[in-house]
Amino acid sequence: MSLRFAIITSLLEREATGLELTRRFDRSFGYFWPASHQQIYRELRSLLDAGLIEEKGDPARPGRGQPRVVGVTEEGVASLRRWIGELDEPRPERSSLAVRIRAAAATGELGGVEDAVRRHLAAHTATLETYREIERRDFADRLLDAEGELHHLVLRSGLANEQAWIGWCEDALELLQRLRRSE
Amino acid sequence: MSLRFAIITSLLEREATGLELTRRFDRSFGYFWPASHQQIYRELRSLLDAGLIEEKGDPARPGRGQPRVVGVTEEGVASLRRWIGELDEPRPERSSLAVRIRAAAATGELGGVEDAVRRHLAAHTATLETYREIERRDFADRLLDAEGELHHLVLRSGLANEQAWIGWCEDALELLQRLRRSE
DNA sequence: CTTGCCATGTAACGCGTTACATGATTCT
DNA sequence: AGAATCATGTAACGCGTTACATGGCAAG
Repeated sequence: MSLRFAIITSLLEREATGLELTRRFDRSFGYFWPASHQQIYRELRSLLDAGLIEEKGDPARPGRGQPRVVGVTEEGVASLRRWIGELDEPRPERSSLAVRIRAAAATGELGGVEDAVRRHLAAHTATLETYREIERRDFADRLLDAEGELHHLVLRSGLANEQAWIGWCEDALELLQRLRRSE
Repeated sequence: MSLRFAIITSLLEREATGLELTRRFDRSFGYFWPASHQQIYRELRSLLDAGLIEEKGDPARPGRGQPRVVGVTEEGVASLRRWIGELDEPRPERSSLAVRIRAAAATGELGGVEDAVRRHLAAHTATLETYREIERRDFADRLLDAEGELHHLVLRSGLANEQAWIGWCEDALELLQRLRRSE
């Protein structure tokens, strides 16, 4: 359900075409809920059918290849407000690295895993740097309004997560190297 | 793909029936790659068809309701060894709490979010406690072999993750309360 | 006029989730 | 005999991913 409401929220911040939305889900919004253009168009269709969003601008621009701007309806805003307070459980964690490490432990095939860990470490390091740049640019110690504070809070979630992964990857590399040397 | 190899790994550690596997994916193995019995039976069928696992024990026990023990074939072990060294990217993070907070920021509807954060905080706290118990029980400072060290490493991944979430949830609650009071 | 980009879509598949179905065995 | 538990499955749906299709428009 979250994609649905992520799209409504993004459209509430500013109405957009499918492609503009796709770009938002490739950067800012995508940092905590990524989505491809295929997912977005599929969901826009469903949101239109449900009457939670509507087409804005010239309706005499039908068909393929033409940009279609959509915005949130009153009912869309109402459904978003209702959803905000709903309770759910954290999504279960899944780590392919952890599976690889258990597999390596079971087979004794330790060699290949190090590269996999290094790849993840590099990816997390790059993401962390991206987040830090955003923090410097948008949240560097000046006074923020409530909305700014909340956006900063969301960014800090990403920062904390990447830092945790980086720390663990370094830990993992250290152990793997130690085990490799003492074979 | 990871579920496939998680199952092979688990069966390599010890052969099992579908239900026994299901229980493993509800505890130990499930802490880093959860799976339901429906997923497991579906995947077992596919692994049997691919010849990566095979039925052990009395083959004159067909049909429904009867336990069927399976084990890994040589080809299964070979495919696992191949997979271990493959490179992939970290799975993209998705946080429904982050979506809710952005939605709250966009609508001004701050009230409901606090409960959602508290629920996640409680869940992460409970999971962390589970992991700590396992650490005390299985990894309390005695000498471990390579396999034990690797299992401990995987557990520490879960520990780090839960701790990161807990820290962020507390941070979030503090901010939400501050914003609520200064309205 | 063709190449490239903007823009909107379709189709098929993989994997996770929810709900339900079927049969064997054991306990009361 | 009925209930509980062990055990194996089916069916349908939701959402993410991959691959491909269609069309408009601008630059060279």
